[in-house]
Amino acid sequence: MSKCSRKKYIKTNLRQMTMDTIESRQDGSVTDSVAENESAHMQNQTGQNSIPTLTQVATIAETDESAESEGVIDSHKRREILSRRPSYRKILNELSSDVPGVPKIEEEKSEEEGTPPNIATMAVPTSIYQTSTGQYIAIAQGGTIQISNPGSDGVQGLQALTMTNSGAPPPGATIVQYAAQSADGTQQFFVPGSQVVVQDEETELAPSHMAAATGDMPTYQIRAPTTALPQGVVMAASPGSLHSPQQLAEEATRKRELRLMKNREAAKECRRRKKEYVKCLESRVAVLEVQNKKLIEELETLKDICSPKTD
DNA sequence: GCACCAGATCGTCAGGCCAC
DNA sequence: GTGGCCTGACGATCTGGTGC
Repeated sequence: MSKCSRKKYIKTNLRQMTMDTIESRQDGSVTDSVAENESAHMQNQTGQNSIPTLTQVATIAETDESAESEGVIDSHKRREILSRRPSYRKILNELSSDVPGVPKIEEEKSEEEGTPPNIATMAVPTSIYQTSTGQYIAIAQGGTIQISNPGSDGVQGLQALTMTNSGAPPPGATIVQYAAQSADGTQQFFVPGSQVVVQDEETELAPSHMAAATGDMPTYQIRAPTTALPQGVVMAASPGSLHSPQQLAEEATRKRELRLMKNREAAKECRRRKKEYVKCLESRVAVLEVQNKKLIEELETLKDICSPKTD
């Protein structure tokens, strides 16, 4: 292990120990009566989750120290112990369900959640384009596309469809899913980059350009406005149409990109939750310390009152 | 200004957990 | 059993502080 990585390894463990120490303080290291109630409660909460005890953490720390001297790390054992920690969201939410004042970590909400499907998203469109048929297209935040018919008074003329660029398509390709079925043939609308999206006939689909499998949907091509040649293909192909090794490789790459992207987001979210969790524990420690101090003072006062003065 | 360091942040991998 | 999610670990990179 390099100097830098070893340093970070130790640092990481120190942080882990700090966190676990805070938990352990809440678990049972405080000794006054109220704190004992607290600790009993916390043991109920955390004990069943098999969070490593202070002893375990100390053992880990000792292991780390010896490993530092010998260059041998029992990482598997350490990982085994630490990996039993449940998610921060779960821990904090379990805490908050029984302890008032402990904030909950919110479940992930989609951006569209809780907003009226048409009106709210229309209020702050990111981009507005006009189609060749005179319809207006608003690309709202979150990728929702809304189509407004000319002459319609706003909301009533809107159709919603979803733009799925998030699926890590091959470079250069843009995927558009148009959920609404158009009554007649070709529809066009403009997209950024001075291109035109043209509704394609099913038989014209070039399989080598397939980038996504999204079921039975109308397919579209992006074309430069001045030419009839496809510049890049926007499509929604039916599943199971990937055959050649190249397509399989592309599909595998796409899946990998998607997985990495999801994991990237998950890691971000996890770190955010961890911060929130640590913050919550720190504030809780502060509250308990104040509480403890007050109780000690109260105890001293009562002692003074009850004990006979020996003058 | 430059080099160095420490801390923070990020992306990725690996492995556990859990719902299905 | 499997796929998806969560999270620790690791390496890379960024950033701010400090000494020269």
